[in-house]
Amino acid sequence: MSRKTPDPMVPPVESENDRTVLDVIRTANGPLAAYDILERLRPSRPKIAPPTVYRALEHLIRDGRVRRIESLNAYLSAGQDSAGHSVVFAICDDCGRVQERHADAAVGRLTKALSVEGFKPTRPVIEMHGRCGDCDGLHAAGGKA
Amino acid sequence: MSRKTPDPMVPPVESENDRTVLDVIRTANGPLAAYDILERLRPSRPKIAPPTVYRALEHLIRDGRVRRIESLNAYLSAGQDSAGHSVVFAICDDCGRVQERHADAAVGRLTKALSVEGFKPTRPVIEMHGRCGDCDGLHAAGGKA
DNA sequence: GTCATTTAAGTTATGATATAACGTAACGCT
DNA sequence: AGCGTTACGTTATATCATAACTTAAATGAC
Repeated sequence: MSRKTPDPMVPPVESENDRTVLDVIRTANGPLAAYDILERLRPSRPKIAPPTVYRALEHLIRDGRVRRIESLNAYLSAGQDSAGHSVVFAICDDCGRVQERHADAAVGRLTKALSVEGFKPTRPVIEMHGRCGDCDGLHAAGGKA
Repeated sequence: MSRKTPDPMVPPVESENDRTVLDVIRTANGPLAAYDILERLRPSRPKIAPPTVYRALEHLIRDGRVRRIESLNAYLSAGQDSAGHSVVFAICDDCGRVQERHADAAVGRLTKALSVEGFKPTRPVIEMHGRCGDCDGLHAAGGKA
């Protein structure tokens, strides 16, 4: 009853749901927890439930449009040139900002090193916590030296 | 009343609690979730509660005796020669076994690469999912090629 | 000794993250 | 139409983690 009639000439490659969730993630300034996404969708969709969000995240991650940050249990829009690359996240534990960088070389070496023992790598998780330049500049005197 | 009288010549560097939790983790064949640890302690300590386990884990991780695997939300006894090193976990998604390996070189390079942007790395999270040699040997025909 | 301070542990409750299970709707196929 | 597939809504619950308060032990000052 609430299902939208699709345009027969333009089969959707992703659902309304997925697009809405992706919009929320892209609009955010940083990583969002799944329930943050849920909250931001509630105004327009009061009855939305967790599985709806988690399913969208599953699709978006599978398609490389969103990344999950394991050590934050949070989700971030994939970078512009992120597709097909392994990445490392530089996570500022002070302000919460996250930078995504390519890490193909690092992952390549790890993959090679682990492969000699018969292990077959499939999914790297490469994250670095620390302090971003801004925060380190502001707080270095008090917090560190 | 239930407090143990300490031997004055042997001041405990870690609490009874911490030792018990560490024993459980060492006895396990693989990574344990916090509530797995809780369950294994219940027979001997029916009233134990989550914060007790989490506090022990905090101490044990701080002291380098236990490692947390972020992408599994689970805890593993630190390897023999693990102290002071960065490590990578090779996680078999088929059988659940985890191998710890040194990753100082990889972390060194990542640290250097991220540092040039002003970021100050403090805590690497390096994990690799995949399939261990045993599982890959057993299932390669059916599951992969 | 005893009082004050600090640190750790017990205890209760709840917060935060994630998924199982079941039902229904849409769609493509024959 | 009947079937298989996929997605989504809905309810409920599983799983992971910590806040807040209480109790108790250890230490140091006097």
